[in-house]
Amino acid sequence: MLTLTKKTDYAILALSHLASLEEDQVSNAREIATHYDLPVELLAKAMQCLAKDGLVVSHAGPAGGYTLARHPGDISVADIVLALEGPLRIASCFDESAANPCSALDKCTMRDPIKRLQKRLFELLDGISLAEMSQNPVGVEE
Amino acid sequence: MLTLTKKTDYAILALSHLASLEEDQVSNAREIATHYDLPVELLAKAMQCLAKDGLVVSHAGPAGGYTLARHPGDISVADIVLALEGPLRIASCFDESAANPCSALDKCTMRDPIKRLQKRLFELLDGISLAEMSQNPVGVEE
DNA sequence: ATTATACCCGACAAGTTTGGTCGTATATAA
DNA sequence: TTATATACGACCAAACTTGTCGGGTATAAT
Repeated sequence: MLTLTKKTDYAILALSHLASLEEDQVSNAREIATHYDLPVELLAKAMQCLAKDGLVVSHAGPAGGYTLARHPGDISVADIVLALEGPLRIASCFDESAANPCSALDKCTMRDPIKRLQKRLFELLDGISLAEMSQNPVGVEE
Repeated sequence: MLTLTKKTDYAILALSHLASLEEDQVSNAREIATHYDLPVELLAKAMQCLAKDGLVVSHAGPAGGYTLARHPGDISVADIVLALEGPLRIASCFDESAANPCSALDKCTMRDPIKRLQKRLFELLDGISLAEMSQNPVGVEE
C-alpha cells in the first residue's frame, strides 16, 4: 500500500531526536520512546536496525545509548528505509527470494517500467536528508 | 513497506493492455487475465475499481468489456494508485478514520516533514503517465 | 422473452506482514 | 558485583492482502 512501517516512522523520529542533541550527546532507546510515547521494545528494535546498518553508533552499558554515526546531512531517507525494511521493492514480484514467481512474469510488459518507477522513487528518497527532514520549511516555501 | 499491492500491479498491466488496443476496441477481464495468467476474479475487481474512478469505461453484456476512459497520456500512476488503494498515505498515522491516533501525535516533530515527503512522492507518481509507462525508454536513456 | 455473457459487489478464508511483548545474553560504567 | 543499556530471537495478536465464491444487474443476440 505504499506505506512506511511504524518501525520506520519511529526510526525517523528517533534519528531526528538524535540530530537535535549536542554533538556526542547520547540518548537511549527508553529515553526516546518515553519522550515520544512509543512502545519501548519496538523502538529498541528499530534502533538496532539503525546500528546494524551503521547509521547510529551504539554504546552499551549504563550511561550508554546511541549517537548519530554521520552528520544529519549525510543520512538520507533512503538509508533509513533500507536499514529497516531492506532494499526498496515497489512491487512484490521484484522479490528475488520468495517462491513468488508472479504468474505473469514472462508475459508481463510492465516489469521494466515499474522498475524505472522504483528507481525514481529511490532517487527521491535518497535525495532527502535527515537534516532536510528536521528543518521545517524545506527549500522552497509554500 | 512502500509496496504496491498486486491488485494495483494487475491494474497497471491491464491498463497498458487496453492502451495497446485500437481505439474503441474493448477487452474484458477474463481475456486480460488469461492473457497474462492472472487470477480472473482478482483482476475483475481491479477493473471495477478503475471503472468506479472513471479511468476505464465498462460495457456490460456479451461482447462487453472495458475501454480506456481517457488517453494514456492523461492517466497518471497516481490516478491508478488512488483508484485501487485510496488516497496516498505514506505513514499509517495519516489515517484519518481509524482509531489509530499514533501515541506520538502531539509530541511528534516529523509529521509535517513526512507529509512533505508524501507530497513529493505524490507529485512523482502524478508526473508519470500510463503512456510513459508503456513506452520503453522513458525520456532520457540510461 | 430467453439465454449467454460480462460487469458489479459483498462475504469470506488463507496467507503474509506488521505491531508489540517477553526472555535471555552480552557489554560496560560505577 | 550490580545496575543499566544494547542485541537478538521467539512468540502472539491484529491488520492487510490475496484469492475464491455466490448472487446480483445490464445487455446483445437469438
